[in-house]
Amino acid sequence: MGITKVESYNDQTLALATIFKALGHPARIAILEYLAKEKKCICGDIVTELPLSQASVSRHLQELKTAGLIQGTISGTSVCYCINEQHLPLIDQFINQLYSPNINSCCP
Amino acid sequence: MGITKVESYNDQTLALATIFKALGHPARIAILEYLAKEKKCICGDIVTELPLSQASVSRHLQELKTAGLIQGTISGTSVCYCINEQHLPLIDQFINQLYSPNINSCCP
DNA sequence: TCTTCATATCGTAATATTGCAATATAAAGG
DNA sequence: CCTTTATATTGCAATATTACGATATGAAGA
Repeated sequence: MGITKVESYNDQTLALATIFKALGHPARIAILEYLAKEKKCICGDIVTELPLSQASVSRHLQELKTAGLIQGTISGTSVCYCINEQHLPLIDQFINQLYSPNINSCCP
Repeated sequence: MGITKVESYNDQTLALATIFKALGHPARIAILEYLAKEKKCICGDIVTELPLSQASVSRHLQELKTAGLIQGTISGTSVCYCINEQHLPLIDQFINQLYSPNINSCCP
């Protein structure tokens, strides 16, 4: 259906899924990699870095912002974007919990 | 369109997006949380843990498997699932690269 | 062999996502 | 006020995802 039974999951699970969903597109990964690489706020030239139209890039930026992964600040005619680190520990914590010591008792 | 310009991105970016996309649904997060909580291979009772039909759970398990996040082994009548840690370092590395020391020079 | 149990796959309907062109908005400079 | 520049939003069309019922498969036991 493309519809998800959101009410059946707890808040933490939903929050993680929302963040990962926002990360689940190469254009958005590329945007974050670019922001990380530059190690500063990027005002403007994100569109030229990507093989997408300005409209599409704007949509991806909006999704990243909605997911809380980046923040944008208006700066004159342009907008400055940078990574929002706030939710990164949640991801770290989730991934680290997937490393289990006594796994593989039956899966080769 | 729902179609992605896959050929425009490098392999690492695409690999990350694929993994994150598989993580971008609460049912699949819940499955992984359950596998992690039990700290062992789960043979069978995953369906009863989730508010979804057996058919839907099977599909989600398949997606996690395709993304390389879990592995399944046939064990008599049932199938044993466990977490596949292989790609977790890639995620860790990506997330950690998002922490930047000298950010926020213009974003408050 | 027939039945049962566990899981996978298929078919379908509802909804979501992606991308672009066109358009809107909003600030800055003439 | 008009134009330019930068970004956002809207309105499609194409495609993808999600969910479920129905059905298939495949192993184990009666």
